[in-house]
Amino acid sequence: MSLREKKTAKKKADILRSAVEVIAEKGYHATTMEDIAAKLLMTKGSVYYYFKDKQDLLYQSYKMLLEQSNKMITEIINMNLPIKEKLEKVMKSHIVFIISERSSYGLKVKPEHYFEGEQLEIIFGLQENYANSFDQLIEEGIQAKIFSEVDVKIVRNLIIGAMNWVIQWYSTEGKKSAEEMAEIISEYLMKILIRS
Amino acid sequence: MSLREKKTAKKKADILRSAVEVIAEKGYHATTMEDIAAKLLMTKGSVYYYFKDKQDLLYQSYKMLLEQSNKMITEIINMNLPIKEKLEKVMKSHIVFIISERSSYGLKVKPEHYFEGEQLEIIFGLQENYANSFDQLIEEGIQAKIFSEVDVKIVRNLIIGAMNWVIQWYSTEGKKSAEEMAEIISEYLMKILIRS
Amino acid sequence: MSLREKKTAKKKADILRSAVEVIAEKGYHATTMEDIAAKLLMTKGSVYYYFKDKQDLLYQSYKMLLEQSNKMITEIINMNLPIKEKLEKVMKSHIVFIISERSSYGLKVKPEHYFEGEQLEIIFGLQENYANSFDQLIEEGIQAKIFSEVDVKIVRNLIIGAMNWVIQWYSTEGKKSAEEMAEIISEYLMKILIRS
Amino acid sequence: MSLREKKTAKKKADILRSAVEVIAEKGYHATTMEDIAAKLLMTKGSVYYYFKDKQDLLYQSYKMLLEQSNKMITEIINMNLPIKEKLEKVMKSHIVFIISERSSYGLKVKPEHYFEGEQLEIIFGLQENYANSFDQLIEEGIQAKIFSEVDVKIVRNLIIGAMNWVIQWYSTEGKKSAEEMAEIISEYLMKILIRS
DNA sequence: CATGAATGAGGCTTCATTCAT
DNA sequence: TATGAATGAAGCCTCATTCAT
Repeated sequence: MSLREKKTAKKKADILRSAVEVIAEKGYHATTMEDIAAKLLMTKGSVYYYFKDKQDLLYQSYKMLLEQSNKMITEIINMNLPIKEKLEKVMKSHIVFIISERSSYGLKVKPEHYFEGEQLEIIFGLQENYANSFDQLIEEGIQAKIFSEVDVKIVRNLIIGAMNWVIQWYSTEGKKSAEEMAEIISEYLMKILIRS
Repeated sequence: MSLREKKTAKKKADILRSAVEVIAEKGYHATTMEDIAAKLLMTKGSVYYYFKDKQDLLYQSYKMLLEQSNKMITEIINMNLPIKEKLEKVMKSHIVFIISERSSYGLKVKPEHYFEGEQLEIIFGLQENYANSFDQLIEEGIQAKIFSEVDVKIVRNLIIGAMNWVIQWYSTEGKKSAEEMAEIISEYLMKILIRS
Repeated sequence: MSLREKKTAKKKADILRSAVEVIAEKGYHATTMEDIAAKLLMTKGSVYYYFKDKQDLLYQSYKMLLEQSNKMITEIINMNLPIKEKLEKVMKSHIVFIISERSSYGLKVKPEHYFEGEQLEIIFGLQENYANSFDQLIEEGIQAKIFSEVDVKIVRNLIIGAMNWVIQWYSTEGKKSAEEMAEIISEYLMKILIRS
Repeated sequence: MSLREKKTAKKKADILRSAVEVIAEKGYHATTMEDIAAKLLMTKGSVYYYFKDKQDLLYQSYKMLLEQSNKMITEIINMNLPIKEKLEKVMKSHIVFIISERSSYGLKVKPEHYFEGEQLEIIFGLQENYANSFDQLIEEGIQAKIFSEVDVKIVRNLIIGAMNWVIQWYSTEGKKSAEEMAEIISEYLMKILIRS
């Protein structure tokens, strides 16, 4: 990658990060290209040099978020840890990620409304991959007789829902840090799974 | 209330219900007045006969949802039932309500972004009331030594989050009815609270 | 005229008066049918029983004002008074009329923009009649060697302009009554005409 | 000021001038953004690039007119001329200005209906400044025993009213040029003041 | 590359007008 | 007669997008 390419890539990443933040805060439709550009002291026009259109920006932001989540969960799955600790680690990472990025917006949205064709397939694929990884961990725990025999998909959805909701109520001004909160939450959620 | 007044009230309620559905489906900003009106075979203009503006429509829809939720939870609280059953009943009602209204959108939104002044206070008040009622049930269970000694607010938020998320994944075309699903979910979520 | 017809006529007159007031205050386009009706505790719908449309209301109001002005000036012309006193009387009446009706709006407007065809001709006719009457008085004064030999049309326009403008600055809360103010103004304006 | 800034300033001025003309012709409410833009072969959208909204356009047009008037009257006041000639010059300039700009609409309007807050204060300030300058000239003439001892404010209002009214009746297609007409009018109006 | 400017489609809102009751 | 409701045209305004410089 040449210097120029690197610069371009960096700029693209900057814009994506800015977009993620603003869209997460205000929602896709309420966010204007102006908003995204202004945050980077750019003009609207410049953003169009790097991204085809607003929809493209949304797609790439969302994709980036999902890829990061998938990367994270894959790494943890491949660690050499007891299943319970693995799942806890995933939950904690998920929560900290949501809080730090102040988003998960991608996850709150019905992708069918925003994407179509190939884009939609890719997004679905990434979401499915994450869900499957999650399910895999739950199933592993069940087989190890550490988790009780729950309906995997339902429980996965409950846990993800509870976690994604955190952004609605967690305040960075409160007493607990994101890590502490993630610790507490994952412990509570684990109760749904642990055999009693 | 005269016949005419009743008709007007009904129409208003119809519009609110339509608005709730569409906004829940597409989000506030992506929803047009046209969408809301078309669903009722009305014209945009007519909607303005009943509601001041789009914002007013959002406010009244949201308020209606919250009031219904509060009514529901209050009724259950006043029933003569064991605490565990009360909380389960609340959860089941919450889930069935969300699925049937195809919304909870109100609940997924940061009210500060959409309301201000007196409206915001009223909305906050209603939300707080619901949260407090929920907390009250949890605390009662803790005192009765039936629930374990959790952080009430955090657990409440987790449970509500998990439930509100249902709309993201539950499909009315699946095998389970809303009631069955609510039954299963409340059982799982109860595990967070029950002493082991 | 039957009782019913009388009632109708009265109602029409009421509406016209209301319309005159509101339109004078806010201007034709800024005035809504609602405004006019509300002032009489009526509904918009009712107004349409008496007047074809908004334009008709404007036309008839304007016509009424002009007819009243013409009636007034004709009456004064036919009085047995010295010419100077006649013209003063006309000016005072004009001013008091404007202040009391809080209008003259008709007069501030270019009729070509609001009327066409027969309506426009009638309005022009009434305006012309008023102007001619005014001119007639001025000419009479000139012939009597009491007024100096001015360009009649120009002076008439200046005087009418100065008078119509009164509504812009006269405050009913000030010290002087409409009549006192009319007295003072007509004295000043007379100076344009009086031989020195 | 860079070239680009100059261009922008020019465009803004163009739009203001266009707005002044159309609003003077049809009135604020009857004027559409389309009208204003079309006159300059622009699209509505472009106008919004330069002005926040229609109200802003009105405010800035009106302000510009008043500022020009104030500049004019101040310059004349500072000239070294007999008081009578000064006042005549002011009147003639006022009239020519009104005719050439085809407006004075600003001056025919009650600012309270269109502006509020700071805008209203600024407009009132500019109007007051003009009125005060006018009064100052009249008072100077009175003290010099050249004008008779009139009520300054009333006479000022009469003169301004008579002048602003000119736009209602002066036709550019008539025999007299704007300058000639201004000459004649100022002579007539001066009679209100001159001692006899 | 970046930006100021321009555009046009689309959404919100108002309001004159109509009409069934 | 009177009115509550409904309608649709028209006007304001925003904003994604394009383009010349």
